Amino acid sequence: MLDAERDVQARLGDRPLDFDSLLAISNIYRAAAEVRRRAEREVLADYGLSFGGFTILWVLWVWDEMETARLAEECGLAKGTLTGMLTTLEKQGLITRQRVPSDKRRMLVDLTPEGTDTIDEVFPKFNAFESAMTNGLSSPDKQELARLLRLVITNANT
Amino acid sequence: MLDAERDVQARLGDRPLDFDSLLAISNIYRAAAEVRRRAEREVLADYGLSFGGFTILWVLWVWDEMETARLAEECGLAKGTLTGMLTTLEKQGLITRQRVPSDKRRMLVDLTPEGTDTIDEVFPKFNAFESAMTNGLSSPDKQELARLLRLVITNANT
DNA sequence: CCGGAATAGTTTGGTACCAAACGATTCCAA
DNA sequence: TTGGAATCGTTTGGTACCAAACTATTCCGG
Repeated sequence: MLDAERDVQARLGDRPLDFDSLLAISNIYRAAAEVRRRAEREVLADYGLSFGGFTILWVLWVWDEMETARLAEECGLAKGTLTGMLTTLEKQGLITRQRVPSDKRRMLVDLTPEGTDTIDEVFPKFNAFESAMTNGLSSPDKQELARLLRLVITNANT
Repeated sequence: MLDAERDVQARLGDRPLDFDSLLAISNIYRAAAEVRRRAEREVLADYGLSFGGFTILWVLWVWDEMETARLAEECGLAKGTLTGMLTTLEKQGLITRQRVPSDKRRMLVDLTPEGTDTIDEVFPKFNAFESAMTNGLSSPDKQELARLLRLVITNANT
């Protein structure tokens, strides 16, 4: 990796280079993409779920029915994106949408029984997959990884 | 976060739950998405570049001309995806493609002078953005973050 | 009340991204 | 030397994803 650093620094002349930050950030992206691809192929494909679709089901499973706006926030998705994905999940019979009677702008999303069955079955497999992806990391390692990432997330949100 | 853990564990009954791995992996994904979105909005949009497009330019800048297959590997993209993105970058006048004369299956990709100028200008801004995203992390923190992520990447690739 | 501002979700237009199928080229073994 | 296997990039078909514009509803100040 130091080869690359030398090459990059050479291109930059005497402009500064923060290589530690570069490696930290680029590895976040790389890790996310690889993990996502593998999860979709090895765990989620059998259930016709995308990574995002799984996340939606999982959030609903943990927190019960939820309004679209909050669901988008919890899943880290733009609200327009969520609309499309909810339509997909609805077609699959995994979730329902219903207007809030007292405020017809709002929409309440909930799992159907089929949705609950699905996440019931998928989640343990997904969690085992997560364990496999963190093989070689001790429990404190994982906690430290999560902590450092939360700092990055905070920075990205301010 | 412990609320969620209790709720999830309740849903699982006495099935095992690896919450450390769950938090580590889910934060990778969340951090990647937030960082990507912000980079595209605040740094790359001015140059008409996507996150992936920037990565391609950067890899070519550091390693010079490269064949498509290796470029896809370096960028962590499927080769079909790369074809489309190279077409975009080619239209923007930032890269060129030429067949390898000795093996007409292969394609050599390189930066144009405009591409070089662009990445020359964008990279320092991007690196400053990376620094900002790792604000609050010490240098050893960043190195530790990169190390832990590399372990995850290795797991995802085996 | 009533009309403009705020808010919730959807639509629109566009790129990015993947896996799998496909052509073109090269390699190799009989 | 020749025909099948391997390899490279592209095409295809489909979802995910974003930002911005739009629609419907609610809220609020006069």
